[in-house]
Amino acid sequence: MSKRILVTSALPYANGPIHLGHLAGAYLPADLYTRFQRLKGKDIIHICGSDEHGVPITIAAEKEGVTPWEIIERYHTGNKKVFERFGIDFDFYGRTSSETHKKTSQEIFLKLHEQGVFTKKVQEQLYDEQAAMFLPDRYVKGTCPACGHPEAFGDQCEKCGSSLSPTDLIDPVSAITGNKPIIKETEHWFIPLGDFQSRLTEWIEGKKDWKTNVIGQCKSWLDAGLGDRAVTRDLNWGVPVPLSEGEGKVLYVWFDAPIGYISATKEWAQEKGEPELWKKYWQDKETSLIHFIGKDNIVFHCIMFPATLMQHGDYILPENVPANEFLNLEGRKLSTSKGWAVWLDEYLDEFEPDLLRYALGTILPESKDSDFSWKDFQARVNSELADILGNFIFRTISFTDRFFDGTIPELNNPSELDLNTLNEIEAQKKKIEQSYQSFRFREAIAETMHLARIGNRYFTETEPWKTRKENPQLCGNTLHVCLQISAALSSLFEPILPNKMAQLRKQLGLNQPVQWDLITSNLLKSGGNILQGEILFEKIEDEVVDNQINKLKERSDELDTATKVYQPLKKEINFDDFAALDIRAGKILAAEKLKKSKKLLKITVDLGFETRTILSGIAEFFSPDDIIGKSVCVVANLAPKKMMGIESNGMILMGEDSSGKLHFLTTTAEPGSPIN
RNA sequence: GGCGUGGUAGCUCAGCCGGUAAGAGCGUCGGAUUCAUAACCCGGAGGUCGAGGGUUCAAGUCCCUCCCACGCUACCA
Repeated sequence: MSKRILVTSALPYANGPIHLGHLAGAYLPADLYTRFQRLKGKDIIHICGSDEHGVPITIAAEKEGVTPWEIIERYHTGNKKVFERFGIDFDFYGRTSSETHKKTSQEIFLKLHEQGVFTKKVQEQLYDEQAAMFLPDRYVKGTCPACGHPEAFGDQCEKCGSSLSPTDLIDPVSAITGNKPIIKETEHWFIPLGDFQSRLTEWIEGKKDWKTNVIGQCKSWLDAGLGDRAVTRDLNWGVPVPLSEGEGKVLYVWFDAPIGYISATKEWAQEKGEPELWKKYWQDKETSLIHFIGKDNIVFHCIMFPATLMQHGDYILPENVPANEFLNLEGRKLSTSKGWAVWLDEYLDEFEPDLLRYALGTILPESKDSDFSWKDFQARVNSELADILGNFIFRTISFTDRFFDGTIPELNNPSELDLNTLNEIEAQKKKIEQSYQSFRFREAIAETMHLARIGNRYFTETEPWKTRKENPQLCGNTLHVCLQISAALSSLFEPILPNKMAQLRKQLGLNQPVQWDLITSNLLKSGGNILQGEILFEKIEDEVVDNQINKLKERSDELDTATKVYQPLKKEINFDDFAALDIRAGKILAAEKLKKSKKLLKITVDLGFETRTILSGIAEFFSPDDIIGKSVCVVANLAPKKMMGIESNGMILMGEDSSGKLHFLTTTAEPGSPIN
């Protein structure tokens, strides 16, 4: 193990608040790991911050009619605060809008530029003359060529999900001025990731202890072959390209965001009064760099950022990237736009942080997607925190208080069971430790809870309520052992339940959590005093979680009806425009699934006067057998288009319902009949 | 369609390189108990380890095919 550890967790994007999915993906595991290693006495820092550049933030700002600054200011301060409330213990929470970040990113860009790694390429891009700016894909609106939705964005149509490029749009307009954009050439810097292919492959193949899902994803990218990746954009929101010919351009957000980890570390060092200290964490081979992220970030942290660091030369590479999968909510995918999410600030307004730290910790999506449900949350709190842990502590402390005047009894002439049970403390400690060190946090939590189970079993087996009268010394031994277990738990549970364990230590007369290596079966001195027990974990009533579930459903329903907008009518056309369409009745003679496509069916249609081949994106809804023989309506004078190597001659008309399902327009007219 | 990851008791999941591992927690049923937040403790039931083939003396554990979920990727005239 290295001398010191640098932990980073994914920089949350500053255009929205934090929800449970974020926590489960990166921040909670990162915090558990950091708190554990800190107890171990490791030199470790946990760095994070807000990612404040990129197009979505400028879009959010426009939507609200405010400046991007207002957006990032709101979410940066909000998110920073909510992390604090939840007990995510960052050493520094920075932001990519800082001056330090600007300098750091520019330095790194320049260094690579001087090394001559970047290639420059000219591209054609849409340009808004009135606004005098190039339009990012998201800033171009127009009619979706696939479904006809008039408000499609240049990168994607939100109606049908098509991914588009801005030049695909019919009648594109600038989202800023509403003008029709022109096509203009622009020049950008690219990092030729292909040149890093072998180095990256070799590096990743050496990572035997990485999670299979992470390795798999990386290999998938590497096997596919890496291409050039733009590191600059035409935009006015971001880190300016520090070159004279780069005027009006900024660094691509995915180039500068990971550098945010470095800049935040620099700011941390400055704040500590040791401005050079950051180098120890970023440039010393004795440091282990660990990135905590969600699976959507793997390519950036395992391919792009390492390539940048490799090329730069002064930096260490990540030792591990324990990316998590996704968290579902009540059996459905999280969706902020559909209102299907639990926001952290709302949670904290009603519940204590430790309950969620535990409940979420036991279901972290470490190896596959997992599901958070309020019923499960309730069960974890009630039957594990309250019944197992809380009850063990409470029965121990209250028994001591009632029958031993709150004095810790001595251990006299211990039985084999007493000694074996005491030994379990260090045995469990070792297991827990190994789990943490291999990033198996669920296991770590379960093993920690297991010690409380051991305590309960021992308590019941030794029956102190009987020995109290028959043999007080045996009774004292039992309580001594149980109190020692409680004391050990107050440190072993520290990474997971920091607030509750501080409360417990107070009851036991302990101040600080004990350093991990000093956790023994002898943390309490016989003769010492404990305070009267107070209940650590209250149970959660059915009604309380039912309310949460209802709240979730109501919000989702509301948003559902609120967003159920009928497509606005397209602009009026005259009769000639309509007459230009030649729609004909046709009969489907044959249909087959296109081998390499998920959506396309290759359909042969009889139009009476001729037989045509038409490709149609309906394979997800209809199987070929279902549609043969159907009499459909066909746009017959549509220009041919080649897709997947096959030419399509026309379009089969479909109705699309609100769920996105497709329905045929059928006709009883014979093939070839005009439809007017 | 290609690539990646996963599909193990009602639920959430462990099971590394094939050989006493078919397991844990929750839930359920039964028993015991009263120090304790109707908690704790003990025991039972429950799985042809996604489906079908194959390799092997021996397969959740290796190979092939297929099905399902999630992610990345191409594709909706």
